[in-house]
Amino acid sequence: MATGRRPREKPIGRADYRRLAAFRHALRRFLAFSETAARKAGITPQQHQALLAIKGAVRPEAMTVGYLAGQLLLQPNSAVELVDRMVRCRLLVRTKARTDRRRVVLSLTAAADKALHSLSAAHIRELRGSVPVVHGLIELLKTERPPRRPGKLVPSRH
Amino acid sequence: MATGRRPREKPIGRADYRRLAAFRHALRRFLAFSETAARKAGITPQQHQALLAIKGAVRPEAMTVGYLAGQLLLQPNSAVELVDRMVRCRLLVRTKARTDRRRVVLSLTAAADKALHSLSAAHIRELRGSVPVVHGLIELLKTERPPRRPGKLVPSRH
DNA sequence: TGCGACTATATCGTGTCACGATATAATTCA
DNA sequence: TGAATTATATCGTGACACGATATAGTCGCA
Repeated sequence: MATGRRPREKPIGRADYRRLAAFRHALRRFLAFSETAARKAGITPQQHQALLAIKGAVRPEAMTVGYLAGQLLLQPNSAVELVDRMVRCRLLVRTKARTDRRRVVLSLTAAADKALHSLSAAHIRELRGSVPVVHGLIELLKTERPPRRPGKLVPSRH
Repeated sequence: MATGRRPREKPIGRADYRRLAAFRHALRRFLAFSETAARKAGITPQQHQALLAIKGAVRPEAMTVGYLAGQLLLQPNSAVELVDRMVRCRLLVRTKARTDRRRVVLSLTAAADKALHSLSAAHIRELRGSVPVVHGLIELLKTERPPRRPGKLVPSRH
């Protein structure tokens, strides 16, 4: 009978490294596609992420700077700066919340809405083309048992 | 009979935006996990990517700066700078190739190998925990037919 | 009602990193 | 051999997220 507990030592072979590397490469490809698409639409990738996070929120009409920071895994001050740039580019409108006037509610301009719509269509097409990659990832995951759960979040650079 | 050709107009509803946003959020979570793990191991995320790209290459012993740039979707000069930093941190060793002395062959130091091993184990665990997310992505992809293939690569910031 | 603790957003200076333009070294081939 | 090509390296620039900190608004409670 196997002792079972604490896999402690998990041998990682060439094939494992290869699969991990291939997965990361696929991720980079997708992110590069997304970045190129966003820039073609005249916005930065971060701005695209922000637009999507707002439009795709459960209550987009209640999106604040702080909540956006949480969605994008940014520090609040970084989200402020991102919103600054987006307001400057006429992508977002800031509105003071009525009930709590510390809060600023964000909403997309018509131009931003249009850009996001076209970007989203392109991304859905791209993702459909990535189905084989996703299956490859599942292959990677299938190589052993599935025992664990995720860890923490929000990295800090310094 | 439906005219079929050219879906041209593809309506994107709230649910689509929500799913796309959720997918991107999951991606950010994974990348944030990866970044935190790398920094805990004392290296930057880019350095981790580079180590994995080298170790996971089909012929790791033949990895050059230019090939690494291709794998990481970086410009060659950016790859040089990344390698500079990694050599400075004792993660990589540069070796002039014998046959073509323009080329520089890269190899991991023992310390880098150890760090990558532990990081890879952590990433495999994390990915196993992400199986539900992957299934969510597949749900997103299933909402319509799968007709297309990917586009171009390597974005330029300017 | 007034004050202190708390929260949301904003400001500022800093560091990292990828980039474009360009330079140098090594190879190939006419 | 010398011109064209390829691989790597150097340098100055710009974008962006960060930490530290400041300001505005809200809430609890005496």
